[in-house]
Amino acid sequence: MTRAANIDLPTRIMKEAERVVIAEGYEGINMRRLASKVGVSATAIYHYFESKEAILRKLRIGAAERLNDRIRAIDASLSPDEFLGELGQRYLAFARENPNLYRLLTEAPFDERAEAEDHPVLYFTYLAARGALEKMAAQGVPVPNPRHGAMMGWMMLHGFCSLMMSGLLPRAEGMTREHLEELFMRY
Amino acid sequence: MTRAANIDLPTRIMKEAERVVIAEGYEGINMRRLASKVGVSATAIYHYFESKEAILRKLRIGAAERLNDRIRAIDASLSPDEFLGELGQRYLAFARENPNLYRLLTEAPFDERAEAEDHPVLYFTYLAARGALEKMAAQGVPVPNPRHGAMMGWMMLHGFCSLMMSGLLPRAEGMTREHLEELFMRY
DNA sequence: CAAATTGAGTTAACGGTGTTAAAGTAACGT
DNA sequence: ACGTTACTTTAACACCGTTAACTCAATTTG
Repeated sequence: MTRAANIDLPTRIMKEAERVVIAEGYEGINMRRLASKVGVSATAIYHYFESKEAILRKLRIGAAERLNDRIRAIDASLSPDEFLGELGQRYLAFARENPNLYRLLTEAPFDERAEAEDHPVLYFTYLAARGALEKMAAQGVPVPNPRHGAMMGWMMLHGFCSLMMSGLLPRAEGMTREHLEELFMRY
Repeated sequence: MTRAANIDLPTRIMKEAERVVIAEGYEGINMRRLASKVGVSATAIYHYFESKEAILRKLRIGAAERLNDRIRAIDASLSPDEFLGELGQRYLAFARENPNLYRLLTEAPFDERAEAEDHPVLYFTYLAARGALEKMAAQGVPVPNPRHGAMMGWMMLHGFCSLMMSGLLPRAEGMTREHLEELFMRY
């Protein structure tokens, strides 16, 4: 065999892995299945990726980038107040639209290496919120503590997403709107 | 073999399983290891438990009971305001002291059966918070919406715990106090 | 009291997992 | 033409959850 132009095997592997994660969650990826789907034997993958973890890690970074891009795309001319509203809405929208990517981002097994690489990526939301709150404080709006406010906002957002994802939040529909209002009107 | 007094094998299995979960997390439990630790062959476990999932399920229910007991033990004569403070503090304390039990409660793999059994158990915190907020509303304190308030409180608590557990919350020390104040002073 | 039944445990095995070692093969530079 | 190199394969290891078939002691039953 070894036709010729398998030049993009790693890309095809990542594409397929992403497809599976999005469709079934990160638990669904499996070296042999991944390989056969891509038309190659399982061990071939190890020429391009150190391990299954490495693939998940790369996928996770990609997912985080996707979320961060959405946040970065928020209109810069918005008031900090409006910015925070947009931020929350986009964060929730991402989690709702890509639950399995969000789960990958927050639940998937970590190794030590992952921590160092991934922290800043998910941390981005926090930093954006904190920036907006600091801007508000500078404008004279009474914000008790931008750092804590941003952390709490993030905690709420993530708490909501996480509980929703685990199915621990039976009927939280209709919450989103009011919750968002109350959430950010206080900071 | 079949000595004689292996009468409490299921108890010994659960005890060991709990020990492992507390020490290493639910990922650490494994039928063969569990069995050998208890001095029995792996298949013997299946005489008492349907599956590994069933063991985790039972463990999860026990952990939830433990958390709920702590919450139930809150002094009933406290004002709703103080009650909420205690509630938050106990919830966080439980998660901090037993991170692996908290993870078992919120992360561990669910099957359909688990959902029906476990929902109400973790839901308890929410219900307690909601009760307190309703009492406050009845006393004339302006509480916008007890249901949403309680949900947000729970979301924040869980968001904090979950982010902390995933290691996504690098330095949140010192947060707890102020966070708690701000968290409940607003409801 | 002997025979049948039951309960609690065993060993062997199946099908699946991530991963490694050794081998093979096609393409390329010399 | 040849050896090097990049890529891919087959075989295998060490696990995993789970099932089937069996053993053996204790208990019930006629």
